[in-house]
Parts: sequence; structure tokens; C-alpha cells
Amino acid sequence: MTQFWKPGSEKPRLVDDEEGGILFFSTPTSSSSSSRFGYSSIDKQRQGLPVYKYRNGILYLVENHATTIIVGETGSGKTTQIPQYLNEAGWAEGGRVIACTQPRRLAVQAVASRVAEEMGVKLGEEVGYIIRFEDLTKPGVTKIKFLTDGVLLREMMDDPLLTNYSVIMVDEAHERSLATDILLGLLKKIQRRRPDLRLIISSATIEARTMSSFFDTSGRMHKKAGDEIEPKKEPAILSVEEPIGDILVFLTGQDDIDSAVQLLTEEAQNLKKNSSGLVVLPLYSGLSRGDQDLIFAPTPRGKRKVIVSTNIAETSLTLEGIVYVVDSGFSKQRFYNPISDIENLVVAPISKASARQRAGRAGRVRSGKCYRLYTEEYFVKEMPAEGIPEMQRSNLVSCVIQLKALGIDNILGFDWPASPPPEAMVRALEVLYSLGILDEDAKLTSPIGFQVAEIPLDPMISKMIMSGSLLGCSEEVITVAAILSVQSIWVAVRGVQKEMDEAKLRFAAAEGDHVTFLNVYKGFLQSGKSSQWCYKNFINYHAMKKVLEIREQLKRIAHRLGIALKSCEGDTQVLRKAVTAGFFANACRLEAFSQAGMYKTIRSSQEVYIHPSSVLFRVNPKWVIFHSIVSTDRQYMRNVIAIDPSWLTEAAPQFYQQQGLNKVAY
DNA sequence: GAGCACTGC
Repeated sequence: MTQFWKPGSEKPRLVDDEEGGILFFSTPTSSSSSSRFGYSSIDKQRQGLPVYKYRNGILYLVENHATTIIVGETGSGKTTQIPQYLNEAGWAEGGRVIACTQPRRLAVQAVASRVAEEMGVKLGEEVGYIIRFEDLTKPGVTKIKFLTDGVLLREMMDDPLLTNYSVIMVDEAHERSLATDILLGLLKKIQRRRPDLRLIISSATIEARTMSSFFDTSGRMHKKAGDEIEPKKEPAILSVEEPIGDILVFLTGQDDIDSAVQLLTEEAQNLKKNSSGLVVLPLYSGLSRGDQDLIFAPTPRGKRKVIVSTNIAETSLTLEGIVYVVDSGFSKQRFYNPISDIENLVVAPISKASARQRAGRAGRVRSGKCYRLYTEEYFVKEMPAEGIPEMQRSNLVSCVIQLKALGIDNILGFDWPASPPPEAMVRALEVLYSLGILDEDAKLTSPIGFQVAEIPLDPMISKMIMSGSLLGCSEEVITVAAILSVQSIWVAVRGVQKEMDEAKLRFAAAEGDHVTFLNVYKGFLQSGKSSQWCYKNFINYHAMKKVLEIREQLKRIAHRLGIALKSCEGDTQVLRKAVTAGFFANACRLEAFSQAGMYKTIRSSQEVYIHPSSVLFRVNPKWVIFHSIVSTDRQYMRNVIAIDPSWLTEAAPQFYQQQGLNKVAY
């Protein structure tokens, strides 16, 4: 006989949760058990089920509470095991019957035959079932009875107090079907008249507290004097899957994540009225420091963290305590089109390798689960084994210059693990040649080429710095380079757009965003690097601190390269020429008859627009240079500066003579 | 009037 808790024996180990009276087990309570007939394979199987660890606990709670709410998911074995535990503990002695209701007929039949099989009895004898038009039970013999909740309702017409039953387990109560809800309401009434009756409500996590407060009649009951021992009126909640364990959800980007967080929070609050058991948090790189700290804060007791994240949690960041992962199957990936020279961030399906990595984020502390929002067939047949190597979807300018600096001359013949598209390679060589970083033999030029290779920045930025030093504005270009290296110096809050735009106007320069950045930087220094000042002006203080750090590093590098720090003292034309020297390849001209502010790139006639976050939005100067493109429904230029087209031929004569720019009327 | 996966140097 397997060992189980008996009334009067020592209380099993339970952990009391002060927030809501939920009882959880700290450790599995079962000790090794043996069968009188030795181990049978069915015994072993039964003991392997998650619910088995809670066997003693369940029996203890059912003994002592009028209502026990069991939280657990499909597969925990609660439906097949709990009725057997009750039977083993003697709840079916003296002609009493253990009932277990199901919302569906098929489930009733399937579970009944399974339990009969496990108990080694003929279906319809000790274990039986009733569905409409089919009664497979034997009065006086049947101890465990499975039935649909509708059938149990019918039985109440003949026996309103359901006197034959000692325990009624209402399974799948979270589905809240019509019949289940009627049944729950009636069972609550019966409980008042039948203190000997025990209810077990099996429910999903989300409904457990609702169920608990529904069945909690402890406030209304008066203790009768000298009365026999009655079970506690407040329901016990027991989870057969340890619910402590956070959830990590992989989505693609900030937008999706913010709306998902909002939806989940609202949903959780609707379900729980006053207090939600979920703490829903976003996670992406652009998050402020304070919000990031929340991710790592320990989960409050009785709560569960839901972290909705980008790919940042796939590899870069490890979160302890994640037990469940939800994988959307998508991520944002960079793609580069060498023809248009535009890099795009595109939502694309992930690879099997990524899917496995994501799944592996669950269960670092104990076994976990991953829910993939795509079919197994898709995973097996269609999902690529590995992603496309970054080499084949990137702009290669930095890559080429690095190899050159390492003395690899024959780049086109280089033996790559994954060869990049030749067009991308040609593009990169062309740009580096125009920048004066490579010579006709594709060797690094001296000193510019070698110097640029030494600066740990995009070669176009590095070239801007080098030119700035020649033009006498090294102070300014270093500041601009530092600011362009952080994601954004403006705070990322929605809903205060108007105030933010007004704040931006205080710094806005007609020449464009780069000059505006210098104004912000100046204001920040004048404020004494004040966080208050940043707050007032919608400037991201942490970003500005980062700018200061990067700027210090760049100053050290400049010193090493022999660049003297010199300011152009507000001569913005000099600064803009330096920007042009690095970014001439990103020059655009306003389409003459365009009403909508449409520009075309000089290099490949791509249709582009000034991003609404730019100070030049709606200003639409005839000639501009952009720092980068973001592609959404349109190609938007971010960080834009107005230029004089003559600077282009000045900065890169070969490049623009080929493009026929000198024939264009200014 | 729109919205920035990630990393490294």
C-alpha cells in the first residue's frame, strides 16, 4: 500500500503565503513508496506524474477544508490521480462515492477507462462513468464515478444534496461553461447543509483566486456550540505545478512590446479586480536605467513576473527564475541592399538555432517549458536550421577596413566561412576609395587610411573626425561623433510629444540636427551636467552621461593620432563641411515638384523623406545629408544636415563626377 | 507627423 497522509498524523510540509493564503509546497513531500506486490509499471508511471509530489498535501487539505482549489495544467495528472488518492485514503468507504465532473463527454469516457486500467479493475465496476444515455456504474460497487457536469446537475433533481457523494471534484472549472457555473453555485449551497461533503475545484491559475473568494463562507458562518469538528470554511489553494517561476515572452520590437505589456497588465487587472498576480515588464535596449532595474528586482512573493522582451534576452541578458518561455518565432533582423546601399531592419522568422536558444532561457533554475507560437510541422519542415550570417546581410565598410588594417590585401579572394555578396564588397571598396581611405590599389592610404582604421567607429564618422581636425573643428566633430554613437539623446516617452517638440525648438538649428546636438551639449555643460536640466528639457540624462564618456575616449584616441583639439567657435559651415567629408555618399536632393517633401539619394535615386523627429522636418532644405535611414512604411532619414552641393564635389570629386553631379544646376 | 533587434571596437 502506498504511503499517504492520515488524519492525526504529522502535518505535511506546507509553505504559508501571507498574501492571500495560498499554500505551496517547499519541497516534494513524498518519501519512497512501495507496493505490497512490488513495483508495477503503472505504479511507477503514476509516481512520475507532477501531481504525485502533492499527494499527501492534497489529502491533508481535502480532509481539513470544505473546498480545495487545485491549480494545475493539463498533463499534471490531477484528473486521473486525485480520485484514486481519495479512494486510497478511504473516501469511498461505507458506500460513499467520489465524483469527478468534466465539461465534455469524451473526456469522461477517456479518463474513466484510464483510471480503471490503472486500478486494474473492469470499467463499470469500482470505476464507472455516466454520460447522457449511457450509465456505466454499479450502485454499491462503484467508488469513483466520472460524469459530465450536466449529468450531475440532473442527479440533483432526484437527490438535491447529492448524499451519495463524499467528494465532488469539478474539473476544468476555469472553462466556466454554463453547466459548470450552475453546478458551482449549487454546490456552494449544498455545502451549508452538508459539512461532510468536500469539494475539489480544479482550475487554471488565473481563476484560482476568484474561485477561492466565491467559496469562502468563513465570514458568514457562526460556530455552533459543542459541535463536532468541521472543516475550515476558507478554501485552500494548492498548485500542483510550482507556480513560482517567471515568464519570458519574445516579441520583435519596442512597439509590439509596449502594447503587449499594456494589454497584459489590463487583462490581468480585469481578471483579478484589485490585485494582480502578474508583474508585467518590458525589456529592450532602449529602456531607461530605472526600468531595466525592475527586470532584475526579485519577484514579490505570490506574484509572477512576465517579461516581454526583444532578442536582447535571447543571448545578451540572462534572467534568473524564468520557468516559462513564449516564443513568437520572429525577430527583427538587419538586411543590407548593396544596390540601394540601405540597411533595413525587418521582422523575419527566426532559425531553429534561435528557437532552441530561446527555449533554453527557460528552466535555468529548474525544469521549464517553452510555448512556441508556431506549429511543430513548421519547425521541422520550414524553419531554417540557421540564420543568414551577418556577413551576408550587412554593409561591409567596417569589415573591409579591418581586414585591410590587418594586412589582408586580396579581399575579393579571401576565404570566408560565408562569402558576402560581391556587390556589397564592391560597394564597400568604392566608398572607402572615395573617402580617401583606400588608394587605387585598394591599400590603406597614409596617414588617413591608417588613422581611420584605428578609430573604433564607423569609417564615415572617423573620416568626419579626421576632416574636422583639418578644418579646425575637432572639438565639435568629436562631440557630434559621441552623440551619434548613442541611441538618442532625447527622452523616449510618448504622450508628451507637444512639450517635447517645444523643448527641442529651444535647441533647434536651421542647419540641421548635428548643429542642434552641439547646442544641447553646450546647454548641458552650462547647466553643470545637471540631471534636473535634462529632465526639464526632455533630454535623456543617462544618454548624456554616456556621451561624456564616449567623448573622453575619443579625445584620448584623437590625442594618440596627433589630432589637436580646436573649436570652430560656432562656425557651423566648417562643421557641416566636415560632416560632408564623411557622409557625402548619403547626399540627397529635394524633388523639385514634390509637395510631400520627397528627396532622392544622389547615389541611387532612392526615394527618402526627412524623419519627423528631425529639426529639418517640414523645413525641407534643397540639399541634405543624412546619417542613417530607418525603413518603415517609407525610408526616413534620421539626423539630417543641410549642405551646399558644391561641398560634395569638393569632398569627393571622383565620386560625384561619376554621378554627373557637376551637370546638375544648383 | 513617426517610432529605433542585438553586439563589439
